[in-house]
Amino acid sequence: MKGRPVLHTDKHLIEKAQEIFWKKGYTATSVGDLLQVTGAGSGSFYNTFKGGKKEVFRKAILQRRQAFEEFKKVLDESGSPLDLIKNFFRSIAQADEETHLKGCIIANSVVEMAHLDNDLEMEAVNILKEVEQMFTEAIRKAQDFKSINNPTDPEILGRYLITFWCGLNTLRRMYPDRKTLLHQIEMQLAVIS
Amino acid sequence: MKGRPVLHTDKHLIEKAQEIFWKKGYTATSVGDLLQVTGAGSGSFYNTFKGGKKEVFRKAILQRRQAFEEFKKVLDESGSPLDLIKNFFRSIAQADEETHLKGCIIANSVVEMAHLDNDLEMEAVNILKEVEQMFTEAIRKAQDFKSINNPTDPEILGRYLITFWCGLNTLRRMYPDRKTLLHQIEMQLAVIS
DNA sequence: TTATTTAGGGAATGAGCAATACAAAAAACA
DNA sequence: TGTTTTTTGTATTGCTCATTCCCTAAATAA
Repeated sequence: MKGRPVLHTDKHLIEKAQEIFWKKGYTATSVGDLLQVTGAGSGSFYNTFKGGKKEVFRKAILQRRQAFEEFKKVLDESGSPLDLIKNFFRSIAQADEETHLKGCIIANSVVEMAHLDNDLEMEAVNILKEVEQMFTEAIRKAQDFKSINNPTDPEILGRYLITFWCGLNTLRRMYPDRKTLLHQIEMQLAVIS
Repeated sequence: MKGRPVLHTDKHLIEKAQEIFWKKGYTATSVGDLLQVTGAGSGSFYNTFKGGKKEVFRKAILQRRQAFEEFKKVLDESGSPLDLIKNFFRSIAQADEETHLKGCIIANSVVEMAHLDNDLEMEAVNILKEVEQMFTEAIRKAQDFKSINNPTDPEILGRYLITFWCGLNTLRRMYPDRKTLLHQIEMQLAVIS
């Protein structure tokens, strides 16, 4: 193949972009920030992403969706997916303060994009709905295997869990404290057992 | 008193500012937006608010805090404050789509300010903690009067409610739909009865 | 009436922004 | 070696932003 070889790959750019978008959000992240953190010049940047900042953001959250898909695969092969989900929630309590402040990039995006960009909001909302569906399936399975006693419709409980996830996204900023969070997580998980 | 009389009062400016901050968030709202919506020129604006955009935002969310304080007063005079709180949650389901998209300006601010402005984040977090405390007190009262059976520590249940409030802030954007929301709200409220 | 004081409106400023233009660099090909 | 193709880095564009400056308007006090 002819031409100067690519120095900054899409994947590398998106990964670095994701980090800073996660930390600062969409609006507060400037293209200058992206160039600085990736080391690319604006030539390479716009050559790689014709859609500019918005395209990178979309790809950054789609990469996060990919990470979720892989978690889901592990779940599908597990005998008790709900236990993995519960442990995932518990693991949130162990994060450091910086991570608590960052929160969930998807949940953050739903809030930020509400009146900024309808397309990107839908993108984020759909990812949350996929996560919700994963919760719902895991709960249905647990009910079938009688490993939980709560007889409530799994759709309601799945929606309960995604609501908790989004609420936790703010709670961990209010109380970036291991003990408080773990206590609260256990209480909320106890509802579906 | 000497001098030209005030045309644009603080209160009027803050009220109008609150509306647009609520809709668009801090970063996405420009001072130009504020001038346009208030009808004031930049001269009056900076004459009234030496601290510029940031000062207006602080005052806008403090005005929201005031509205909350008044709700709390009604609660304090009520025999069953928890019922009022529950009905407040239920009333959220009745809002129109535009209102769902706006969500709670305080919860939104906690997310936006996390890596943007520490002072303003603390301001918002503190308001959420006050709301949480109101929840806690109402639950304690309900337990004392034996109007609910759940024996869990009221602090945990108060924190459960504020977590739900923040989660609902995103859920209503995912499902800006009366039936879905009401269903979910009832399920979550049933936990503390 | 005139001086004084305060607010208002809008132009001007300077910084930062997203995006483009363009020429040099680095590879493949003939 | 010289041509073609693609990426890269930088300079530049045109725009928007928050804020300041300054002159005018509108009131009171002397």
